[in-house]
This record gives sequence, structure tokens and C-alpha cells, in this order.
Amino acid sequence: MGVGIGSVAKMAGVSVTTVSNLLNGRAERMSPETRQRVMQAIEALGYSPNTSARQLKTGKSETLGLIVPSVANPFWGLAAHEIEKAAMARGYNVVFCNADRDPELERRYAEKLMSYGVRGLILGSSPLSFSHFSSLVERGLVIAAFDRSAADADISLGCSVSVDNRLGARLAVQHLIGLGHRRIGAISGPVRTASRIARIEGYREALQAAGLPVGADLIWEGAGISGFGDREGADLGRAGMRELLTRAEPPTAVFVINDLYALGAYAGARDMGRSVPADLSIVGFDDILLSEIAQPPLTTIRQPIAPMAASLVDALLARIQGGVEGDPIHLTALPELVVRGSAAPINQPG
Amino acid sequence: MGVGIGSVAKMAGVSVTTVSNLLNGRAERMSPETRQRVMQAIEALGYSPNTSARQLKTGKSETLGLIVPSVANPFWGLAAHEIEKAAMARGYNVVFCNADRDPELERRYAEKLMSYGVRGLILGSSPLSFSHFSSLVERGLVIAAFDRSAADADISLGCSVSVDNRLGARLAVQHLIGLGHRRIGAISGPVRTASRIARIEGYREALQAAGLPVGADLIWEGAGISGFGDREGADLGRAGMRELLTRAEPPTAVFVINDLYALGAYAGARDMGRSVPADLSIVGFDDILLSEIAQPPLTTIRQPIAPMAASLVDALLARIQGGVEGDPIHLTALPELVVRGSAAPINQPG
DNA sequence: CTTATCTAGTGCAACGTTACACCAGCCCGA
DNA sequence: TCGGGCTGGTGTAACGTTGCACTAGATAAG
Repeated sequence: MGVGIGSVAKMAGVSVTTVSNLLNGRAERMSPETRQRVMQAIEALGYSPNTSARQLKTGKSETLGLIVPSVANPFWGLAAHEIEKAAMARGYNVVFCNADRDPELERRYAEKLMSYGVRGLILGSSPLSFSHFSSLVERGLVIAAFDRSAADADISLGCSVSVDNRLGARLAVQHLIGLGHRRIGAISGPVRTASRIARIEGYREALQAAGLPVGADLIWEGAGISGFGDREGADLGRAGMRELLTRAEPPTAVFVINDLYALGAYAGARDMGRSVPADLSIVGFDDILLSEIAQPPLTTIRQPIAPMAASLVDALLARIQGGVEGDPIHLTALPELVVRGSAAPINQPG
Repeated sequence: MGVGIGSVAKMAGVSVTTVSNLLNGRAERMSPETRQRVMQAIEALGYSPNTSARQLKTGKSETLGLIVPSVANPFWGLAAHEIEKAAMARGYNVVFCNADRDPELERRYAEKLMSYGVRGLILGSSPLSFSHFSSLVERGLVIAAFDRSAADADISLGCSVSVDNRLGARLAVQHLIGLGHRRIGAISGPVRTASRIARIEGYREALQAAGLPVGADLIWEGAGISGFGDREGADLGRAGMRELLTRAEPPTAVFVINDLYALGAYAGARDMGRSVPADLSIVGFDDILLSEIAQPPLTTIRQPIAPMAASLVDALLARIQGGVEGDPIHLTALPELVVRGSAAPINQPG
């Protein structure tokens, strides 16, 4: 049954130590002929090392954990894929978990991952607090956040990367202002994460800096809506846009918290008989795959996901491998405005 | 450092066996007071079992592997999430891998997974052949395919589930025929998987059954296009539609192999000045999240992903747990036509 | 000739867990 | 009083791997 290091050793006529030495990059400790024999035995038996045993012995693991709200969300799907690529390139595997932003589920997953020997955990869509991880952090888990900005870091956060969400939102809103819009709304949705809060702040800042109105009547936050999943992502954007357009003095342009919501907002605008961008300008955030082929192609803020993933994995690995030395590492990536067809100069009604 | 079963035992004043018994559902073998003491010790020490050690000892693992082309593709992202839910509900974890349909990468991942103790592997988007897995199957790996039909099963396939792809395609094409279309094209793309082949067969069958023309000039297969990734999914649909519409006698309706391509085909149609559905009807396949909010909402064939995922996980677990008894289990799910706005009665030009 | 150094290995305890094989008391019926 | 069956445990050998601590034999230096 078990073809292990032992069977290989027997077949090659050497000790298990020698096989182990070959397997662990100490090939110079044996003659070329021995090396050859061992390698042939490995090949012949189809031997592959038992990771559990290795992990048990060394206490190290070449595996990183990743918790995202849901991989069914195109943005997190792409982020997950890029994180996996970056980890693989450094010899690490990643195990994905979909936790639907449920703190209790996140904690259970993290615990499970630790029991698998995982020491590094990447969190997508950071909750406001990491307190549910604190006991795990005490036990040696290093947490890396994918979308959290440096400023509001938590004690137990090992490292983080995010696009400058405030700046991104400002860019989006400034674009709208440049197009002549004066009543600019925002659709945010009921989930309060670090990144969403920063985006809304950026939105407010840009408006204030331009001396434009910024009131609750311009923002839809979907208060009271629960049972949020990703199926509902676009639907919430749709609902939000519909509600915003039925208010007393509706905006002529709206900044939508992310592209999935923005695509939903397209549908909401259509539902209300508005044409984008003729009657209503929209700008999103993220630049997901589908934004380019949407009709009209979505003007949005691009996050450089691949470099962000690579940097975060580097930082996390440095912390895991080099011990817990020094302060948390925080990285900020620059957002980029991608002008496409969903925002147009204001259509002066009078 | 290592808080293991041993420290718990010491703290509770019992033997390691007793702790192990409690941990493995043999709680009735000890007095309530002992149980209480052990549980308090577990709590106090923050003990969590070491999965590597457990796996090493038992040879079993509560982990399933899943290889998909890319989780950045909305369809596979959703499928992955549903598979994870189904597995979790049965006490299993799943490790996701994105292999970009590269057989060599698939094999490497599968090997890695086996070294982690994984005995059950779910494959999304089945390649035509499973030969690259044969040596792993000999070593005890059970393979389950998510989108492969019963008919064309490979020796090394343990179980499978798929929607009836032929029927789904027939439904789609019959819908178009019912709308009065007579020149019905198809966009398939360059990747040849079991499911795509079946869909194209269904398309041909429906056309033949209705006595309609079915020729190479109606089908775009993207021959010669390489470097396929998911970024290109929608782009290929766009390119395909453009090419189809520049041919001598373009179709008035087209069946697109999946929704991602179909959304790209929308863009391709716009590029060529055609309006959907007024000038051109489109029907897709899969019913991804975004299809409903696209403009026009996409008429498509829905796959019941959640039940499919649950059935496949059940079948796979039965095979892993119950030994390799009997023939492969194959399940077929029924596709459903979802009529939305992208297919309309033919616009008679004369 | 002795001692040091190098080459090419070997032996073994440990990592945390499980489960088989035990066993000390106690109670009950005969 | 003995035997049998409970109850509530305990002792320990593995599982496959690693890496420290060794060493036999050859060669080199003094």
C-alpha cells in the first residue's frame, strides 16, 4: 500500500536518510551513482512525498489560506486567481474559502486552516475588526488583508495591501464633476467594509472640495437590507439606483461602489426609463472583466490586482519566513481612472 | 509551543487516549466529570487538533480537491462556491486549483493534492481525455467530473454529473426556430471540451430535425486562436460574432456556447451595427449571474448548478468511503430554457 | 606513524494522533 | 465464593518524514 521513503530506500539499497537527503536538496552528500539509483527507484515506484508527515515533522507548511466573501463574485474570483498565481510562483499553494463575510464562518475556516498547518492567511474584503481572529494570531497565525488601507490597521494585522480607495473615489467623482455634473449620487450597499467606507469618504471629499452638495439624499446605503450574498450584488445596485431615481431631486450622475453594483445600476436606470449615459452618468470601481463589454462600456476605477496580489504574497511570506520582526507592512497601490462610455457631459435640461 | 493532545491530557489529569476518545466521538467511554474536565482543558489551552498528524495516522482526509479552468470565470466561480457548500455540509473541505485547462498543470496539481492526502478530485470543464491522471488513479485517486456526460466516460472516471448539454442546445435552437429564424449560427470557440462538443451536436441535431441548413459557414469555432484564458472568454465571443456577421450570408440568430461568450457576442453585434434582439437574436448557455442584468437580459439555458454540485459530491463521497465498488456513477441534470430579452421573432426584411 | 579532514553515507528519536489491546474495580447472579 | 460483564479508563506501537549525531574508510598533512 504505502509507497513511502522506506520502499524507495529498500529498492535503491540505501538508508531512508539518504533518500530524505536527496529529497531535501542535500544531493551533494552522495555519489552520483547513488543519486541515480535513488532517483530511478522514485520514478519506478511512482513515489510522491507525504505532505502530512513532512508537515508534522517540520512544523512548516507550504500552504497559504485565502478567505474571500465568495469566489462567485467576479472581482474576488479574479483576485483569488491572481493570489494563487503569485503564491505558486513562490512555491506555495493556496486553499480558498468562501465565507460570505460571516465572521463566525471566517473564524471557523481560519481555525481549520491552522489545523492544516497554515501560518499565513489572506483576507479578502476585510471586516472592520479582526478581533475574531485574535486568539489565532496569538497562536502564531499571520494575517494579511487584501483590500485594507494602511491607515486603519488593526493590531493583529500582519501586512496589507490595497488600492488607495479614497483617491480612487475622488478620481471617479472628479471625472464626473469635470463633465459638468453637480448633483452626484453614490450607491454603496449595506455591507460596511474598510474599503467601502474609504470610497465613500473619497466621494464626499471630492464633492466638498468642489463646493458641491453632499447629503444623505444623494447616497443610497441600502440600510436595513440583509441576507446579502453575491447573487444579490448586482441586484442591490439595481435596487439602489431605482430608489435613488425616485427621490425628490435625483442625481444626474452616480458613483457606484463597485462594478458589479454598477452593472446592476444600469438595469435599475433602465427600469426607471433613464438611458446611460445620455440621461445619467455612472462610474464604477474595480474594472472587472465584464465592464469592458457592458453596454455602454463602463467608466471605472481600475485596481492593479496582479501586482497587488504579488506584493501582498511577498510581504506575507517575508513575515512568515523571517519571524515576526518589525512593524506591520502596509502597501498602497494606485488606482487608475478608465474612461469608457458610461459617463458623459451633463445633459442640460434647461 | 506545541499545544497538543498531550498538554490537554496533562492539564485534565487523564491519559492521551481519553482525550483522543473524546475528540473522536467516543465520549460515552468516560464519566461526565472527566469529560467536563477535558473539555475545560481544551478550552483553556485553545487546543485545536493537528490535521497533519491525524491524517498521517488514519490515512484518511476530509479534504476534496477541485480543479477548474479559472475561478475568475463567473460560471466556474459559482460552481466552485456551490461545490464547497455541498462538501462543507458533509464535513469536507475543498481545495481549489485554477489550472487554465493545461493538462500538465492539472497533473501537477493533482499530484500535489494526493500528497496532501486528498483521495477525491473534482474536475470542472473536463478535457477530452483523462490519461494524464491514469497513474494517480492507479494510486487510489477517485476522479469526479463536473460537466461531462455519461455517454463518453473514460475508464478512470469515478463519477460524473452534467446537464444534458445536447438537450440544452436543442432547447435553445428550437426556441430560435420557433421564433421564425431559419439561418441560425453558432459560436463555439477554440477550446474542445466534452460539454462544448455535446452542445454543438445538439445545435446540429435541432437544425437537422427542422430541415434547416447546418453548414460550416454558420459556425465559428475560433480555429487557430490560441492563448486562451478567461480574460479572453468574452473577447472571443465578440470576435466570433464579428466574423460571423461579415460572412456572405450571415445568420439572423446565433446560439452561443456559453453566457460569457454571449455577453461578448453582444459587444460584437454592436460593433457591427446590429441591435439585439431587433436585428439579431442570441441565446446563451449557463445562466450566469450577469445574464439577467445584461441589456437586453440574456435568453439562455440554465444549469441547476447547486443540485448538480450536491449530487456529485454525494456520489464522490460514496465512492471514496464505500470503496471502489461497482461501475462509475453518472448523473444527468435537466437544462431549462430561460426566456428573457435577447431572442425575438425574426425581423422579415422582405 | 599519527592525527585531522573529507566523503558518503547510516541510525534513531521525535512530530501529534489514533486505536488496538489491555486492566482495575465494582456489581450481579448462582 | 467464583466467574462474567460492565464502567472508566490507561499504555503504546505505529503512521512517513526529517535532521541531528554519528561513523567507516580514504586521503592528506605534519
